[in-house]
Amino acid sequence: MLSPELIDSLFPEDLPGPDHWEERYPPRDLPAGAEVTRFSPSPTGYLHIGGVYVAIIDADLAGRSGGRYLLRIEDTDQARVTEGAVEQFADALTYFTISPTEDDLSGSYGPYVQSSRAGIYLTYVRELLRGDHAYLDFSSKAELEEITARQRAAGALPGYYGKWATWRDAPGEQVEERLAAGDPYVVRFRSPGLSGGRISFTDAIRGDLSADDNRNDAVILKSSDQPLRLPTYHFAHAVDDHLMRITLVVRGDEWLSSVPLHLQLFDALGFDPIRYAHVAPLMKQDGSSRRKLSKRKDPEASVGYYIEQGYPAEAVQYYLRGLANGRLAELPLPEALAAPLQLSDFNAAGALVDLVKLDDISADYIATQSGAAIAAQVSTWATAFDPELAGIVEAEPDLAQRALAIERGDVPNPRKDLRKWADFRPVYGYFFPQIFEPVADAADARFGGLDAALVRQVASTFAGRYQPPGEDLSQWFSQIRELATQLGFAPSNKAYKQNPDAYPGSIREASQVIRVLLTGTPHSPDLAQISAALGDEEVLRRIRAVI
RNA sequence: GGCCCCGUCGUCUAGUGGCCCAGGACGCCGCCCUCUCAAGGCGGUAACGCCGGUUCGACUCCGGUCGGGGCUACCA
Repeated sequence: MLSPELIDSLFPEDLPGPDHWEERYPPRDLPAGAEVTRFSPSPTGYLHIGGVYVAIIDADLAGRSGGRYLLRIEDTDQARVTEGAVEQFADALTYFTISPTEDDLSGSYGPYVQSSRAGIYLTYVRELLRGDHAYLDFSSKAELEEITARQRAAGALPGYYGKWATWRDAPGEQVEERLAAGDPYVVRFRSPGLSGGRISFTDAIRGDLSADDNRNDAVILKSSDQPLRLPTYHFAHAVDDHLMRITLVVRGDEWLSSVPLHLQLFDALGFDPIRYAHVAPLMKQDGSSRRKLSKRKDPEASVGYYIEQGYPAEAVQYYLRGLANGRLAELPLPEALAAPLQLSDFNAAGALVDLVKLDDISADYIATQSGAAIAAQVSTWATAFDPELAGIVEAEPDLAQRALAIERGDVPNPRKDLRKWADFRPVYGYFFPQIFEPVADAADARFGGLDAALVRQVASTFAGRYQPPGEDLSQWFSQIRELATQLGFAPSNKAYKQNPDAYPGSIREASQVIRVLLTGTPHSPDLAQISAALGDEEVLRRIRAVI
């Protein structure tokens, strides 16, 4: 064991003791049953959608119990920190309305960024050293690799433990010698779990679990050759979650196997253990197997994808909450968003994210909104992600409103043609002459293989005696019906089906020609309403393009 | 290799010994509605990983096995 003087010489002289921090961060004064949760992402890039998933859970559990939900940035791996990541986190959390209820500005348990808490960790590292719960390790990377190789050769389990842990019981003189030489070192936890026993603990989602006790002497403080002396995740977790007075740690189940280590750490530090809820990660189908959604391979793994595509936050929230608690997926959206998440209702298995399902949910949700509300949201979205469209819509706000008002609002079956704001351009863009590209080729595939000469004939006949939409829009369509009959189309779909060889198509095909000419797409709302919105001049310009 | 977690239709799931030859939702397929696109309505497709055991009876309990995932980093 190292002398107290030597241990103290390793730390700043004015480093406070644990009592100082205990007083600085007192137990919280909250009602009984209030949960204090934290969302703690690493700023290594765009936020993962799984992060939003966990944050939703954190926010819900804390909010409903009258507790606090805080955001803690885990940047102990300085090499991987990405510029601007923290700002993106904030934007993403704002978008999904899960901003923390406690942060550097509003909370008194900060700082909430780990790299700013270096001194706090040092206090507890020194404390562990003083109690002989930790020791200095001067092993080089090569030496570590060599140990692993020898373990493999001997058929021993890998790790830094027991007799393999070279520095665990190294004599004090040896340590002093290396220190004097200025050699870099890490601080390792002296694991008490060498006896090879089992350990039991309870997880709020999975119930009672057991595992082999930890016996690895995990690194708790990274190398002294780093400019900023920071702890590893394990140690920071114990210190921060204790000092921030967290009551429930919600995290991915990849941490499950670290629980024995964490429990030892809490014990050695003299902290009361904290409850855990390990949630299954969001998965992705990959060939015949499934794997965790990967930020590198899967665009939909990043929250940026949902924001750039313009999925309404409510739809994503609803989808994610349904994944967390299956019964919420059966509820209508407003009820589901208002219902509490229940830890006991979580499924222990990892769910596959299903973008098709999200699309369906989102389309349903958007369909409940008025044209004006949609226009406003499209506008906001476009300002950020499609500036050209934003400019066009801004120049003609009435047109956008009129386009989105068709078959929406107070109708029994509102249109469901928008799944996300990015759909506006392909689905409604044709309303704007700046975006619309007239269809000039009569043989265009969009006409469904109809004879080119016939396409031109439909167009010229229609243009030749065009009747503008009047008071009664339902009258407008009769000109297509007449034209269709005159040009030999079947009067109804039924008649066409009964005798397909007798006609070039039914009235349906005839209207499709007009539709494609008017909109450039095979799917659109009622043609009479579109014509009314477009104006006669524009209608005729588009029809004549193909003649 | 060792340890841990998980396993019902393609997907999300309901199901805690008889209500289940397994229910719902999304998808897919078909039909209907319709003067045109969507939408909508109706119907269909499709699963308890496998093998044993316990029991009058197992999706439900037990054991094994297979499969998937995770950890085994000075990454989180």
